[in-house]
Amino acid sequence: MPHRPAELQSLRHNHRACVKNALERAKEVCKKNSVRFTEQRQKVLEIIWHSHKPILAYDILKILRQEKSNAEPPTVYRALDFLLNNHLIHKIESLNAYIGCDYSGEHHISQFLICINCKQITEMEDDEVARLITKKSSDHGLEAKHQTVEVMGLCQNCNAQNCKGQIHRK
Amino acid sequence: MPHRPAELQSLRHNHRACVKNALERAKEVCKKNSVRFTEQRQKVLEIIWHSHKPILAYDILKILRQEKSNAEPPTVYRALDFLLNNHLIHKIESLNAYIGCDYSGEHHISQFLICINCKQITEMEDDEVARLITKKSSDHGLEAKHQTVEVMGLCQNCNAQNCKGQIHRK
DNA sequence: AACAACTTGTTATATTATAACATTACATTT
DNA sequence: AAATGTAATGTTATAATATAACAAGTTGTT
Repeated sequence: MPHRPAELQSLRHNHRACVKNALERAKEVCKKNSVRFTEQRQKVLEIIWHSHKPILAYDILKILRQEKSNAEPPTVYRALDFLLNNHLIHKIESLNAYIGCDYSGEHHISQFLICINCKQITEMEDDEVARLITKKSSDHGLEAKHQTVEVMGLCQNCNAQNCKGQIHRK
Repeated sequence: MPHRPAELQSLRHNHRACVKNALERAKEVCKKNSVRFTEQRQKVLEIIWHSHKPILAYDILKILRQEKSNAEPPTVYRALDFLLNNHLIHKIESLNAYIGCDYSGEHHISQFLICINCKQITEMEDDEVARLITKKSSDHGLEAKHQTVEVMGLCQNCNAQNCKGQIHRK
C-alpha cells in the first residue's frame, strides 16, 4: 500500500491503526452476519479506509490493479455492493464516492459533513436531525425509509486558509 | 407534447396550468436576472415540469428529440446547467434526476421527499430542518454552504396499496 | 464424490456527463 | 446598416460511472 495522505500524518490520528481497527470490526460483522469477508472484499474495504476520504469506484479500481492487474469494474462494484449491504461503507450520492462507515455493521442514520476544499469528511450520527427529518416527512405524508443528508462546506482548517487566500484548486 | 401522466389527472391538480405557471415564473426570473430564456431552455424546463417527477437527462433528450431530431447530450446538459444556476430546477443526487423547483428563482434550502414506489416527489422548504443541520454542522466544525437532503420512503397512497400487496415493480 | 449456493473472471454494454471546437444568433456600438 | 464582442447552439468525440450476462471456479454440505 502507498503511504497515507499527508494531512493524516498528525499525531492526533494514527491512520494505520485506524484502518486496521476498521478491518477487524468488519471481520466481526461478517462473522455475525454469516457472510464471507473474502480477500477481494477486504482489499476494497482497506483501500477505501486507507484513502480516508470519499473515493471514486474507478480510483479504487486503479489501486486494486496495482496488486491484481486483471481487476475489472465488476470486481469493484460487487465488493462495494457487499460492503454497502453489510453497512461497512456508505455511498456519498453527491460525489458518487464511497467512504468507510464509522459505526460499522449496524443499520443507522447518519449525516455527512464534507469540506468542498480538502474533501475531509465527518460522519455525524445525530438522532435529533434524523428524527426531525422523519417527523417532518411523516407530516408531509411520507413514511421515511432512508435519508440522504450531505452537507458541503468549509472545514475550520480550510476556512482559515481561505482567509489567507490559500484555497487549493484541484 | 404527450398527455400528462395518469396519476396527475386528478381534479385536485390542474397539471396544464401548473406547467404553464412554472414557465411564466421562469420567464420573470430570467428577466430579473438579465439572462436569456431561450427556446431550448424553455423546452427543457417544460419537459421537466411536464413529467412532474424526477426525470433523467437522457429521458429529457428522448422527448426533446421528438421535436428536435438533432438534439445531442450537450444540448440537454447545457440547459440543465442554466436552469440549475438560475434556481429553476433541482438535481436529485440519489437518482441522478432533475425536477422543477417549486420556489423558483430565489436561492433557498429545501428537502426532497421521494416515494420509492411511484416516484412522486415533494419539495419541502423547512427552515427548522435547514437550521438544525446548519447548526449541527457548525458544531462539528463545518461552515455549511449547501445541503443535500433527500428522503426515500412510501407516500400515503403507495403505503396503502402496499398493505393490499399492490406495490408495482418497475 | 455430488450437489447447491456463492464468488469471481471476463467481455460487452448501458448510463451519466463533459471536452473541444466550429458555427450561429444576439446585443451594442459605431 | 456594418462591425464587433459575447453568448448560445451545433457537432463530434470521449470521459466517467455502473450493470448485464454468462462462464468458471470456490466453498460448504450432504
